[in-house]
Amino acid sequence: MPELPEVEVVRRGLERGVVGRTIAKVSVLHPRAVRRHVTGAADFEAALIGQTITAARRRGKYLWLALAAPGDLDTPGVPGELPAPLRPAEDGDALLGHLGMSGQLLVVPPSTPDQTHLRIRFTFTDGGRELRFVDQRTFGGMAIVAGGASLPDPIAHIARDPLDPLFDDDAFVAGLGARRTGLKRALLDQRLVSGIGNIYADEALWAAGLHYARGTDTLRRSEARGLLAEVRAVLTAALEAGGTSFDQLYVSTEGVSGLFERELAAYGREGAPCRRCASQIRRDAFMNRSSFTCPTCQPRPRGGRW
DNA sequence: TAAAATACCTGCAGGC
DNA sequence: TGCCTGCAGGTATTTT
Repeated sequence: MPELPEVEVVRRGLERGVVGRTIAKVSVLHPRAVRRHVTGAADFEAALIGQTITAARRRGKYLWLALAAPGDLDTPGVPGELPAPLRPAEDGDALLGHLGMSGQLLVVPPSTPDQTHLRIRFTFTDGGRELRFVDQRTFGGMAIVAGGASLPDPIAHIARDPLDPLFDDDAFVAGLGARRTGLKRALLDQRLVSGIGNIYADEALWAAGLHYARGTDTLRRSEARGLLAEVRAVLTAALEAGGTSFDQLYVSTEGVSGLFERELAAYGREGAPCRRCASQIRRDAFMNRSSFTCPTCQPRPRGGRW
């Protein structure tokens, strides 16, 4: 399940693999993959031809490739060479993508056999490696939107993530305290803090010794700051490990799995001993998904509302 | 207005 | 072997 560390690994792969290249052809093989592109698959395919990718950016779990149309680069490149510097003359369009639960963005040689769930294929004018969007469960998708150099309009509501240098710790603590909900619901709300999904929410709450149903309005400021520190720690460690490939649905642009699954302390460890106190990790159904906690380290709040 | 519930979607595991 | 059910869960939409 791609969360912040996995998406950042993919972004870095795109930076290496497709930035500076010009799109020659796009093939949409499953219309659902471009359902958020309001003018349809045919327009999606046509609009990208000739566009040069100038940057690979990320906000939370969203990725986008900044685009420059022919003539938009302030220093047009020599044919056959990369345009340099890659600086569009104005804020151009963006190819916005979300991996959903099972999406993969692969940069592979054209001779690579089609993946079973290949949804979109991008080929480039240099004839080199293709970009492929592969997605088993089709929760992910791509669209062409405005705002490539800044922040695409459709994701203006997504908050910064805790690894963003401009993330505002004080605003997060204040925002958490102002809510009337449970801790995990708040951590999963991308308008408050982005990049956290089910796995890293459970890991951070375990590390902080807090139960997912604890009311956000009962948290002391020091506890909120401690939780934020644990969120940062787990995201950083996961990023260094190349992400978590819990069910093999997440891989990098080179098709490599992450290694953080080995380091998980709570998520997916039902019945296993807690790494702190040896109590058995328990699994609860919560928000139509699973939550994993240590019953000793993370006691359920009395009279918990969430 | 905020919070909670629901829909979307496919592959897989397990039970019968 | 084949069918059915439950589960995985991020986001947008709908309901409360």
